[in-house]
Amino acid sequence: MKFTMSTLVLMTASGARGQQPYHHGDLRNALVQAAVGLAREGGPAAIVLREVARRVGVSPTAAYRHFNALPELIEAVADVSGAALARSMEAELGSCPQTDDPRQAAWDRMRAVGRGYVHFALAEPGLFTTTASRERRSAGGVGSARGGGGGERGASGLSPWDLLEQALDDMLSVGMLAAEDREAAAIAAWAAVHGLSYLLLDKLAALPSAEREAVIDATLDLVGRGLLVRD
Amino acid sequence: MKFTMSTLVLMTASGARGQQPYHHGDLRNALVQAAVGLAREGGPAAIVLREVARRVGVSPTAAYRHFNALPELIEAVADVSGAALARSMEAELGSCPQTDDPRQAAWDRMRAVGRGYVHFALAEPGLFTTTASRERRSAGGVGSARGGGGGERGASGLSPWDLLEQALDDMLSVGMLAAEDREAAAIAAWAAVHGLSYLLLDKLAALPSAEREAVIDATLDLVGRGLLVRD
DNA sequence: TGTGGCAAGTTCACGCCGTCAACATTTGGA
DNA sequence: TCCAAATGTTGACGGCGTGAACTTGCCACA
Repeated sequence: MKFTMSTLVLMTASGARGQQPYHHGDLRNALVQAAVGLAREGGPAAIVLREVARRVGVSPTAAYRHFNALPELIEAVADVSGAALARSMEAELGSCPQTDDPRQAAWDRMRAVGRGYVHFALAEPGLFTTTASRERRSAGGVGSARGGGGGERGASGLSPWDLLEQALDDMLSVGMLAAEDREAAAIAAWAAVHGLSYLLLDKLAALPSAEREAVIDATLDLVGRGLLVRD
Repeated sequence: MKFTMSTLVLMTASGARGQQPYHHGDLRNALVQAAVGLAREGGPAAIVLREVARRVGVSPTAAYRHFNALPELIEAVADVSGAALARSMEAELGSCPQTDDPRQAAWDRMRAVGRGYVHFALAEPGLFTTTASRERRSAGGVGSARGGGGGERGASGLSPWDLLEQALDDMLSVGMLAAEDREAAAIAAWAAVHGLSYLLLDKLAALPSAEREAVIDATLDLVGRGLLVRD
């Protein structure tokens, strides 16, 4: 799974540009795009307002017509990144092996969600850490987490968290997951993929990519096994 | 589990102070202490060199006699924080319920390690995020992760990662964990507690602490169940 | 017992950052 | 047509990390 720049541009860039001076026409999106570029290279800390303005060819303070302050711009980048994460999960869901066994299908989808999450983290660490750092900035507990920020939805209109819950619902409906475990399972599954992403990005960064896939599969298996209804 | 400032001071502060001018006597530790204070309040990003110097009562550039640059000071704070994390895990291990059943004991110790990790993250989010961000800065794969940075060991001389591996060894030796799952189990367990910590800190920050404990226990149970040897 | 060198402080300066206030330019609607 | 709002610019401020050059005090050695 690779995320080309065009993939990201698709969702925000629009509107034809005229000449150059004064009225840009679509400055807000241009700023977000430039900021996304910086975030890809160095995570949220690399989003430097003056550099963003420089890349767009505009004065630094022009950004203040569209964002109250830098964190707001970073937030916008986090939304874009969250949406890209959701699309990564959706993509992996789309390439799920076909099967007639509904239990196997539910299991496959669960793993696909996890793989999409981890793969995005590995493919776009800068964007991943930007979305991941998003929650720490804004308040709002489970509720806001459920719905997603608003801009972080994938093509299906679902946030990463929604996609996870949907996969759990699948498992629930085919009797693989105990109803009383649903809540804890959502948290455990999210924690596992999120933590695994950080582990692979940080402590296991040197791992060859073949081994990496094995680690991902093994971890998803182990954790998934814990979620299954007790026999 | 609470971590008082004195707990943290214990390990770095030392050496009596003379008068004030020019030769401080123990400036390096004083700087680290002040930086720890800032990190506690606002995480690694809150460690501002000039403010650290201000708090110690020294000129900003004095720090450069002891650290090549700011990241090196942050690294030192991360070491202190990692050691505090290890001590939190050790403390929880120490208050493990006594039992004659070795399997139950291994299980309890495994859960204690996880609780110590998560509880530290909740009690000291600033220090936790400082250690957690540590690995992303320095290179070095699994090897360095195994050993720990050097300064991030607890009272027992073990790093957080060491403590986790030790708990897994306990489970292995009483036949609760399949030998071929050891590697994956370590990763899965770490990922789970790390991810859970972030979830509780970020998305579930609003959760009442009573519910929080329930979530922690439920998650550790679910994940732990997945590690167990198949019957 | 000097004394000289070196470690550990200081001051000053530079360029970068985010942000504010005041000003300039475009544009769209009465 | 014209004016008000929206959008961009300039200039300035304080704060940041850091480098260079200077100063102070301690200790090892003659």
